Amino acid sequence: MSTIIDVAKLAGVSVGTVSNIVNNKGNVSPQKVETVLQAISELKFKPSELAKNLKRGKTNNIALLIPQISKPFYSILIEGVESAASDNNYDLIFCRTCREPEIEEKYLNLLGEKRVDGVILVSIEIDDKTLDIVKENNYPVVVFEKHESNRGIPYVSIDNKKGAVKAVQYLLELGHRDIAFINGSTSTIPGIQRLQGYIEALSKYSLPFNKDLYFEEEFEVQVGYTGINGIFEKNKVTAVFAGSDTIAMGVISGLHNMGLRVPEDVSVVGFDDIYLASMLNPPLTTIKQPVFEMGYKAVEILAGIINGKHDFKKDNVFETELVIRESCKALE
Amino acid sequence: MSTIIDVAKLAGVSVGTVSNIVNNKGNVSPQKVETVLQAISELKFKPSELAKNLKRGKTNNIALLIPQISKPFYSILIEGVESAASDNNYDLIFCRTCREPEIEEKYLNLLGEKRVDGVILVSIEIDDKTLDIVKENNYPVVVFEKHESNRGIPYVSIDNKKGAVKAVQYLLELGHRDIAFINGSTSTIPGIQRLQGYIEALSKYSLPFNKDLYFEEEFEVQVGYTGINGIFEKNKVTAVFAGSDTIAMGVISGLHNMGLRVPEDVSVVGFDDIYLASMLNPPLTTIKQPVFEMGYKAVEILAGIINGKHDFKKDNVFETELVIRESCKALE
DNA sequence: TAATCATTTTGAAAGGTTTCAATTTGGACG
DNA sequence: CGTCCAAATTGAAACCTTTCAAAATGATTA
Repeated sequence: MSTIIDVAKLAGVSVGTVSNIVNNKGNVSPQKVETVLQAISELKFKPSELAKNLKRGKTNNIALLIPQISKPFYSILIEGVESAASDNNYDLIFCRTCREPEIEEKYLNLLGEKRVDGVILVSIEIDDKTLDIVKENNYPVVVFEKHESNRGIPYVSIDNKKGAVKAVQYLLELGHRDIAFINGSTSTIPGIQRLQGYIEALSKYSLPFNKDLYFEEEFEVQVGYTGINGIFEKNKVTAVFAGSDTIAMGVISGLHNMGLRVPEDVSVVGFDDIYLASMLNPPLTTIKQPVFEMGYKAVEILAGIINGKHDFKKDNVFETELVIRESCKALE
Repeated sequence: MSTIIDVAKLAGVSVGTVSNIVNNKGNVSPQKVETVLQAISELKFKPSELAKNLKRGKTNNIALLIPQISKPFYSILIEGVESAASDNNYDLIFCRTCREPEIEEKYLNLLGEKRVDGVILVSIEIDDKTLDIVKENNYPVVVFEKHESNRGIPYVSIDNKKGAVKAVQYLLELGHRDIAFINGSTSTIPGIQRLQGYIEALSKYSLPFNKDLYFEEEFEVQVGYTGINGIFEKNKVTAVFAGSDTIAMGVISGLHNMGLRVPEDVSVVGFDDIYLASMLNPPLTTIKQPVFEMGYKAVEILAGIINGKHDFKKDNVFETELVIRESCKALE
């Protein structure tokens, strides 16, 4: 590999001049440009980003700390983040945190070690201590989800509670009263907030929260499947609100397995609007989160912070939307 | 930010000594270790990876060049790659190529600029010219899929043709003779090879290739949906082989829409065994690719190459497996 | 011709490590 | 007390850029 020094020697000029030419700094005579460009192509010179990075104190890398990769919800989020990173000339480093604070902390060190210029932290834990470290070091970080105490750190999120209200209210308006809720863990922000929304919507119709109709575990397909089985054993239910589309898939699968039809026998509403939702059988009615846009926005804010902007919004709450497809039916 | 020089000054020793201590190089007296460690924690010193990188000429980053992120198939592949990267102490840089050679080429430059130590290239084009650049520069790269000419570059893949034979043969053994095939594009390696497999399996039963029962476009849900509609308009079909599970989802959705039941009226086999396959309605019979393992293996090979190993296998072909679930039924 | 000024070019410092040959230290031994 | 040796420590070079004050160049003007 040839260096800028090799080029300078071959072209018979100083390193400074080569640098100026490579970076279009101007104040160089045309004939020098000529010879230098010649030398560059002859030696196949490519400036070492390593050296540049050290000089500038920047890498143009940002890191995405995310619990998982292969869930449909995260996949889209990743696409949004990737798009924005690419549009803003950043390379994206990928870190799977498995929802473990120690791993989050470890990867946050990428910032301390100057391997990345900023971090997008997707953290769904109710009160993630990792945020303390961010605050302490004043790291350039944008967080996904609104935490109990967000410590002044900018975040991107939806109003989960409001979204859940929309879903359940829709079922109520269709005449359903026996509405089960199969949720992800309430030790996560979406979990707890969606539960609050479920309860709030019921109470608007003067219905109590019936814990026999509620099941929570993780945002996984299997949870929908086992959850619905447990609830149907002992209860009469005409509709199910699933805490995520993934859970909804399990629910539908479980219902079919019990010989029940959706929506003829049971109505199902999901949450997220993953890209497969419209292709499910039946196409799933769900609450749409603008995940791609949220991921995109998060990076835009981060880029601003890195470049010393100070006028960015700290609270970035996106709107949800009820997408009506074919998995719900009015109760006669 | 404090540097190793600050630490050296505060501890009253030379930079070399601090470096030795930080990197556990030995030959240091215990009391120096003591004072230096003290100074390090006092100054909150963290070695700059930027400087290390420059010195070593390495970044400990590898790049994953991949057409898309949010498809279930790629998601799992990514998980495998991520796992192996993490296990081998590499950070993973993510590059979405959208299947465009120019973008692939652009990202390959990360290697020239020394931003990454190696590249995993997921390229499904039949003859990707990008491989020339890899060859020319002798870049450390591992490719996903076996290309027409792989130019001696190590790759990871399955035998797509053999997999397709397994799928179609299974349908034939169940008594089906009118088997449609809805495929991804034959300008891709999986597309062309799976078509070859379909034809080969049919010919084993002395059945001709009937182009009325064949439809190809992209590996997308919608393609399954529209493809199946087109074929059923004019033909009698008792079974469908889908070029991917994603296509299979569209097929099932389309069949349901026509009032046909799976598997009672039509049998469906997919390809890939994405993680949702078992939760579909009905659970999907499909050809399993060990994608996670393949991604993992690719990184292991790459790490070997980067570290100067020369005894790695260039051809890494993985076995496929027919996973029987509930989407197929014997023809009476 | 000499002085002035704008333009071009230079060369060295800085960025923060690691490495390694050379030097210092301190204990053991004669 | 002087030698010798292993162990500990040092300091400068190297990694490859960018930056910028200073120097060189060359054209213009008095």
